Amino acid sequence: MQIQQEEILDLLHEHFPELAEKELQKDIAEVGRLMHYNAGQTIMDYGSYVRMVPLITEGSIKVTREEDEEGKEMILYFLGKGETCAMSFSCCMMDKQSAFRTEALEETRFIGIPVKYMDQWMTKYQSWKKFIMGTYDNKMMEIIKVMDSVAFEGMDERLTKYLKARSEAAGTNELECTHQEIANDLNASREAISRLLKKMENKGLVELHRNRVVLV
DNA sequence: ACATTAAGTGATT
DNA sequence: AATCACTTAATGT
Repeated sequence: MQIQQEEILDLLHEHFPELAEKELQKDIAEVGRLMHYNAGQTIMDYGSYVRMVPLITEGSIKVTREEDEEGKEMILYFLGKGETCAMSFSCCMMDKQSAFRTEALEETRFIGIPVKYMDQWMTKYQSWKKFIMGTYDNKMMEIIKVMDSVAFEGMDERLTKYLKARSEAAGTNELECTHQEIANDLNASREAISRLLKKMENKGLVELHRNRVVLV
């Protein structure tokens, strides 16, 4: 137990320097649980109850919202280390079933904070409140950007933004994913994505391999 | 070597 | 831009 608390403190210092209050750090170390997911694993699914808020320390996560009819999803945003899931707050604060699905894109680790502490920490710790509010603001803007690009932009721009956002979250230019997966995320056909990627490759913007796209 | 799955291509609507 | 029908290429067994 003691060892795990030390580890959490180290992770906090490394990835969440803005959570500077000593007391807060102590609390997190005390109640936080180290979680681990493999690539492709679903962390939270539609309809499940959120019991933890994640502080991501390694890897990246994709957050999608269910869309009408069969299988159509809409990407909301990606999350990487040093971030947390804004949607998980509203879900857990309202004690609502999740309307979102989160999936680990690669091997992912985070510190899980049980939801019951959210409330008290908001009033008790200034840095926690700032952190949560800042996250809200960020992700809200990102969602609006996604909506704009769906409404006003062509597939090519959307693809470019998708790749950029995803690589930013992952902290690497090498994305492990198939054209089919990208197509699903953008609600496009696999062929369309393949062709656009090919064009980008010819322009020297990306490198294509099986199950891998490298941004240049 | 063979089967499976990912990716590329052209034609059609 | 979607869908179809097919080819080509990479990868696992």
